[in-house]
Amino acid sequence: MRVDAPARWSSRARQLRGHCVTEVGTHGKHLLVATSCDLTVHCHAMIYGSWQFGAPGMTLRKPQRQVRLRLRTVEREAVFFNGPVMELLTPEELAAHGRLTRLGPDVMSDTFDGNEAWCRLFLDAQRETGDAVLDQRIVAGIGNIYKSESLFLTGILPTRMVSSLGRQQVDRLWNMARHLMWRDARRSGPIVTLDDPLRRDGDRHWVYRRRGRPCFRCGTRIEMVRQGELRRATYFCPTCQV
DNA sequence: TACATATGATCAT
DNA sequence: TGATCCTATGTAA
Repeated sequence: MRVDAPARWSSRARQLRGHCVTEVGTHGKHLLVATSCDLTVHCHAMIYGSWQFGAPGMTLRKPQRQVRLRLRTVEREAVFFNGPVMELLTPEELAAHGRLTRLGPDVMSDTFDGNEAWCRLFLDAQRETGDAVLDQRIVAGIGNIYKSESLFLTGILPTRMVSSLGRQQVDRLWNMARHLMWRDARRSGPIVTLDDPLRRDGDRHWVYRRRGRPCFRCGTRIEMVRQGELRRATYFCPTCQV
């Protein structure tokens, strides 16, 4: 494996040279690439980061100065652009990592633990559901788009208190998020949550960023509310969601 | 051309 | 609560 990385953290990056990727895994929005030299590459794309995959030496779709990491083998190349989190961790650092260790169960994992998610959710039941769904310490992986879309498709009003939810309802919510995310993971490009966007005049979402426009199911105008400390926008249909 | 907003999260105040 | 990281996109002017 060949590694190209900025000179400012070349000390550890140099250790990777000539080693192999042994395992690639994710936990929520975090990507972890384990290598044969015991250093693990940890990436988080936040809003700006993106990946490009292809043959070695492929034409990059962004300027060289935006490259954060470049992993290359004889057959394939993976390039990470602009992600603000890009670090090389020792096993000790990985085990004690502040963000990673606090994450809830990964909603996309085959071994997703609904019991643990339920317990974490009800640690603070006096909280709006839309806010809680985005908390990565409860369940890891759900972002702002999937939050609004999953709540709409399960008919849950985002302003409802967590305490008013039942176990089956919560399980349906996680399952819906998982379904949307896995379906979308098989395609490239922007996030799409509508079944057939071509039939909706190019719309990609049921409610996300559709404030003031008619609900596809009942025609009621979509509304928006800001939730949580970060005032993140949640979109919903006041008729279809109760 | 300028501006607002954003698939996220941390840090300073 | 707001600034910040930083780029892309959509809309207004």
